[in-house]
Amino acid sequence: MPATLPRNDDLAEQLELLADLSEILGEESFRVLAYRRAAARIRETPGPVAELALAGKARELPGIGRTIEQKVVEAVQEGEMRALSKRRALVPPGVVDFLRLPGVGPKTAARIWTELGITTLEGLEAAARERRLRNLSGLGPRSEEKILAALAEGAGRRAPAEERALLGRALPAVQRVVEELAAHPAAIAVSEAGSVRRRRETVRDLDLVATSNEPRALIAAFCEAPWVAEIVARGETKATIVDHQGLRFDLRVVAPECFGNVLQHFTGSKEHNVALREEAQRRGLSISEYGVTIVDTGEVVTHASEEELYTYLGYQPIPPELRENAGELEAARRGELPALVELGDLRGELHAHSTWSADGKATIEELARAAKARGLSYLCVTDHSHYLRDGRLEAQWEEIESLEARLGRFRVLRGVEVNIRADGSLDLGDDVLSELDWVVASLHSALDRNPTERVLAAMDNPHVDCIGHLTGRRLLRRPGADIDIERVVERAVETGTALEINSQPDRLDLRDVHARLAGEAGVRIPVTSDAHSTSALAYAELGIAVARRAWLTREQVLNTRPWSHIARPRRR
DNA sequence: TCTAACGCTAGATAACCAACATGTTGGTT
Repeated sequence: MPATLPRNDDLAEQLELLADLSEILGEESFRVLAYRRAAARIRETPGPVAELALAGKARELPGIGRTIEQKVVEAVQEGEMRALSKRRALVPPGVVDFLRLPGVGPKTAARIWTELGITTLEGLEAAARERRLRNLSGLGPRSEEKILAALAEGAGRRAPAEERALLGRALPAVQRVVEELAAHPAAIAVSEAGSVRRRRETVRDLDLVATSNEPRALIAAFCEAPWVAEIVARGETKATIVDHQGLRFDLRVVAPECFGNVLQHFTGSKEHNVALREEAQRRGLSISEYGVTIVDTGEVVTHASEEELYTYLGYQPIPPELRENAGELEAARRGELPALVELGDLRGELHAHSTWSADGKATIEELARAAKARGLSYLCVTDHSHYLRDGRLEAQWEEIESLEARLGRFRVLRGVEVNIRADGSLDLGDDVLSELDWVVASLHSALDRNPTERVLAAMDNPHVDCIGHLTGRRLLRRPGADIDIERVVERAVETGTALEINSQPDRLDLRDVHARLAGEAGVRIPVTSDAHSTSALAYAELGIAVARRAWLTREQVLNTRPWSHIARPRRR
């Protein structure tokens, strides 16, 4: 058996390839569906599925049964699932790449291979150039052109990198557009929808749903707004535009009586909707974006709001952030949804950088006043440790002390963000750490060198209060350290160490599924901005979104408490 | 292939548009 277990994304890739090959071979579509669902489930599981499978526990995950669990075990023991090896031997390797070309699905890919004998992208390109593809019924000149254009852009060789935007960039843009459309006289109600409404960490298209008695006027206002750079599509009731930032907006205008149905449909997620509809099917109801059909009678019931729709179906209204088919439907059925934490619940900031850090843009006083203006009652200054050597830490404490008198009822706390070195040691000594109110320890470099062990070592230091941005990922740029989240959570509980949700738009680290795991285990979780300027304190909204996606309540988020309930006795 | 129901079997989300070509593909949640 190999020393290292395959990662969840390796397993998911094998299942996805198995699904593609099975589809090309014309196997049962539901088996293909099952492979794809299992792949998605494995990708979203925080702990190592390979380990679960070895223990016979992978089948406890929804969508994974005896057979797929066995395939995972094979992947562990033999490197590859047997079903996959078998099908790979049947289909030339290049044929799978055809699926990523526009206009080519499994049936067409199979026919290109079996009827034209083409098995590589190069061969396909030559055939398209020589106008031989059009000999295949179902393909014509347009298809040849599109395939050539896609090949010229390098499609097929790798899945095209989706153009995604950070939530931190998309959210303010969407909120602005919603506000603008809502103010239009033709608008009755306007709402964000889609993944941005669910507060996914990155988003692609930005969905909007509106009701109006004059759809045309609202569509016109949308398409002719000054911030629109390009109108991609414009119809009677829907339109797609791209703004000057390159963000793509979809607007749908519908009648008020079915606003709830449409909004629910377009908020998704797809997985949530599938599960919702499957369950409804069992009870004789058919759900679509147009309403709920009672199958026996054919009667269609519509809902003006999502609350009415969920209530009609027998659920508590489900907050958009939870709609990922991750247990929310079952909980809502039982009436056991958590009361999710809100931005207004935050009482203090536990991770912020001032001009004492080279990259900080605001003084401690500016940060403190901005935090106070946001309704907070304390701010912990956590500048980087390496800027605070040689007596500068003591100098900073003097500044904090002189400041407190001027700020009135607001506390500024002495903190630091220490670096966890490659060998797991911290870059400040215990003598200094023991003097501080709050110590954040973070990985900043050598993310591939034993990251889990280093984090565990940092947590074992009694002076460390919190681990900063656990994996060190930068969204859309680098994946972050491969941290064993379950071991870290376990140690965090044992040692009482907090794990922050860092709200920087490109971090959001802990990520949602990790934060949920930590929350369930009882870890103390602060939502922090990691601000380097006064305006960046507002990033807390993004961290709260992650916390909500992690099912966290106010009680589970540490800095919803006053400082007196957080502070640990210090040996001063 | 999974799940729920009950030992083998049924059902698997829904509905639209659009393109290219006359059904398949792709895109949307």
